Amino acid sequence: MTDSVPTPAGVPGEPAGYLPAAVEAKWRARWADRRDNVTDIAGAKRPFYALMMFPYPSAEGLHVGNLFAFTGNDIFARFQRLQGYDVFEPIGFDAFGIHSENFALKIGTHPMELIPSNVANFTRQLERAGLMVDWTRTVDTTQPDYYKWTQWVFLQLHQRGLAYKRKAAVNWCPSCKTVLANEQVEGGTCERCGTVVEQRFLEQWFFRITDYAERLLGNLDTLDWSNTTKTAQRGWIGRSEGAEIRFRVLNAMEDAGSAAVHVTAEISSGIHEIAVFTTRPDTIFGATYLVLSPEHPLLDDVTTADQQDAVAAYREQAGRQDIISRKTNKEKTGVFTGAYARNPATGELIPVWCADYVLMEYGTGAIMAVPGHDERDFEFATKFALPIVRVVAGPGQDAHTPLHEAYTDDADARLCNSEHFDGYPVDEGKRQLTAWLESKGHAKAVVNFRLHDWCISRQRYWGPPIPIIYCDACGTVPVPEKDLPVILPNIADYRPDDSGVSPLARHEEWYRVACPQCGAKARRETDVSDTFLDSGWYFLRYPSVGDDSVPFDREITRRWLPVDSYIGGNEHAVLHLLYARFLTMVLKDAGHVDFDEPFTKFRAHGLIIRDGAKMSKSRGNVVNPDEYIDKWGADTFRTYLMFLGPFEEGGDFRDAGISGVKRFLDRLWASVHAARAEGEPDREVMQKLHQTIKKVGEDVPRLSYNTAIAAMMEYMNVLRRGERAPHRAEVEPLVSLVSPFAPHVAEELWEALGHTRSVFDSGWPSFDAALAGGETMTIAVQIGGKTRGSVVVAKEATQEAVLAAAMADPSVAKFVTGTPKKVIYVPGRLLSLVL
RNA sequence: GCCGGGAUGGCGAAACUGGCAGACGCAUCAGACUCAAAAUCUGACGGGGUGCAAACCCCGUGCGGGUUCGAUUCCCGCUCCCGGCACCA
Repeated sequence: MTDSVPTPAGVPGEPAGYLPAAVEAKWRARWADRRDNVTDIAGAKRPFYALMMFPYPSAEGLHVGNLFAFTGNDIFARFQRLQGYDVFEPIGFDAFGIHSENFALKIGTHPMELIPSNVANFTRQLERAGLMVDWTRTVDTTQPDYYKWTQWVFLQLHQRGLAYKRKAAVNWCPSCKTVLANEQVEGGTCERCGTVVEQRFLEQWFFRITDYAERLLGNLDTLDWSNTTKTAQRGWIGRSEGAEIRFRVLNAMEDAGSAAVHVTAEISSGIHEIAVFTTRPDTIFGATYLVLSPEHPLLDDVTTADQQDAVAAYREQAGRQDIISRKTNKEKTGVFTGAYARNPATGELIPVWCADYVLMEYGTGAIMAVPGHDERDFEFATKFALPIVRVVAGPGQDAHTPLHEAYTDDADARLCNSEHFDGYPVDEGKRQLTAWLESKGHAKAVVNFRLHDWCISRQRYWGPPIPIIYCDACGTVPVPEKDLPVILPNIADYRPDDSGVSPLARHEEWYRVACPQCGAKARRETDVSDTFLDSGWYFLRYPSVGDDSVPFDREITRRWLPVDSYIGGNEHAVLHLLYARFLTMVLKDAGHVDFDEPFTKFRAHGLIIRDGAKMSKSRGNVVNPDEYIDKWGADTFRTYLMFLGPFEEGGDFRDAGISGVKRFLDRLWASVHAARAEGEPDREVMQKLHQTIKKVGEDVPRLSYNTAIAAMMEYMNVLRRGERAPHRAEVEPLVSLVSPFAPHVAEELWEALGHTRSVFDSGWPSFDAALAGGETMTIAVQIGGKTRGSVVVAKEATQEAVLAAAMADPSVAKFVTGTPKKVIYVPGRLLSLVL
């Protein structure tokens, strides 16, 4: 890899030359000595909280993707400081989790040894990148002084009834003997060993995020976030309006008149009702069968004796499959339960089936199948020869138009085969039918969310123990706040085993504990919590780091939060950002903070790719930032990363482009050293300077860093045209403009210009709007829509004057054959003549 | 399948609300400086054509239509690439 890093041109060693390594070392030391980047948290007058998503400190070291994101945040943070804000730019480490644990297992180093050395390496790499980070307030989620408060957050939820335990399915790899997260299962097999993954049911802790679904959705409208992120969250929350309809499962009395149906003694012994959720109550007349999920609690109760074996076998087979492949497998399977239910609209008896295409986690775990108007139901009905009835007709169709596939287009469609509801448009039909069924006591209008409660249990070692104690007498007892933190013990055998419980469960000396309520022998919860809980509140901790008496200080939090600007990857668009919002809402309801939303503004950065592909070790296209910083300097590397493409879209990392950025900084260096103080600055150059100040000042807050850099380069070309010696007044403001991008060299040049204060405490240059605007304007001239020339006119020229000037231009006039039919004038831009 | 994002020179990319397409940078070519090279500076640089030349003309923003005096930008219909979700009733 080392050989592939291009080397800067030029001869280092010339006395006046720019030597990044020396400059950068000098300024890093100076910043540390002067405590330039330590924010006055208590005394700040204009606080500005510039947050970036904290990294997971991998053993491989800092990734360019991390650096790209951090640099983007740092530039905006430094820019805000130049605008006079007291900027707080903290960083920390999200070091718990299965990722670290698996890596530790692989190389045979205990995570408690591994993580501190990774953190040290990351810190070294981050420091040399020249970030304006306040190193006095970092956070490490694996340290007891941090996770003490993560456990406190858990207790807050527990107190409010928002944490509960229930059995739930997890992916289990029988070879790795571990629970896998959904993203670790690829096509039904374990991503690491390829073994087929199974489903296991384990007791797990959940947070009731679904209680907050409506609020999480509604608040989105008020947030200044990247639209892609808001859209992703809306989709994830997945609100849908519909109806819950109850179907009565046939009993003996009702069945008496229905000779075609064979009814067993078992089913006639009780009356069951199956509730289904549907967004299409208008299609109830087309509901020709019901489907229960294999996990549905009423499945056994409704199944007839002669179908018990078949249903049991089917359920077992469905359960054996892992969660992912069950969802991915498109081929429909199912089994008849033997039972029938009455369609409350038609009064007809319809069969009740069991199939795994119905998921227990959504709605009621049961559906009414309308094969005429749902693709999945159509496929199933076709396969099992169930009746298909048309109840919606589109334009040009009627009740008898045959259905060759499910008809799902609602627009301009009307109900049919639905008795007196025939003719209603779909929307109206939904309302009417829901009201009708409601009046008969069969249904109610409901809102459903696809968002599920948040499972926070991990049957692993490397995480904060969940602060719960089980006592035979008192039941589930939360660890009292005064006993926090529940320390994660340093154990040698942290490898997961076949039991499906956390390795901590093998350590009696740890889990045996006295009940905090009655003092009797009790045992600790051995699950640890999800890393998303660690990262769900870290932004609250940063400003209060150092105060170990509270998770976050009230006054400080009031002053610094919510976060003014948050930058991070869109891979966390849903989970992390949603969980952080949820926890903030809970903490607000608990009276700990006084805002609902933690991040006022969020921008997702793009992805850095290389040679058109995502960087990965297997492709061998990973960029090691250290090598580039060694060769080119941090300033060049930072600026180059920002120059390769739009920050919010990312870009293609190519070695070739970096020399252009270095050349720009070399020219800046040379310009400062060549600057003269005597004489007057050039008017044209000054005009370009003011235009550049304006442009950079507009581009940076929009995170349009690539165009800001291009504008500065453009100014450089004007400034040094023909090797002219620049005037000091032409150069000095440029140093300020460059400083957020290339902070070390800017400081060095600022000092060379005779300043003793940091460039970052010297303010942002202002521009003269009149000068930037200029006295003349160039108007493009079009004849019949084609550009035929341009004229330069005075700023205040009227349409007539512009037209006259255009006609006076021979290159324009030769196309004008008569009097133009129409003249379009866009002031300041263009004149268009239609002949 | 669904939801996002995208496609512009040899390459990375600009173009703010529909108004001179290709700013800026890389690569390439030519020139200056040099014994020479590097560095630096200057110029050319989407394709095709007319002209000795200064100049000028035509085509061109993934593909096919449309709206408009004017479309990279708006509308309709596609193709391909990237990211996310994935039987959510």
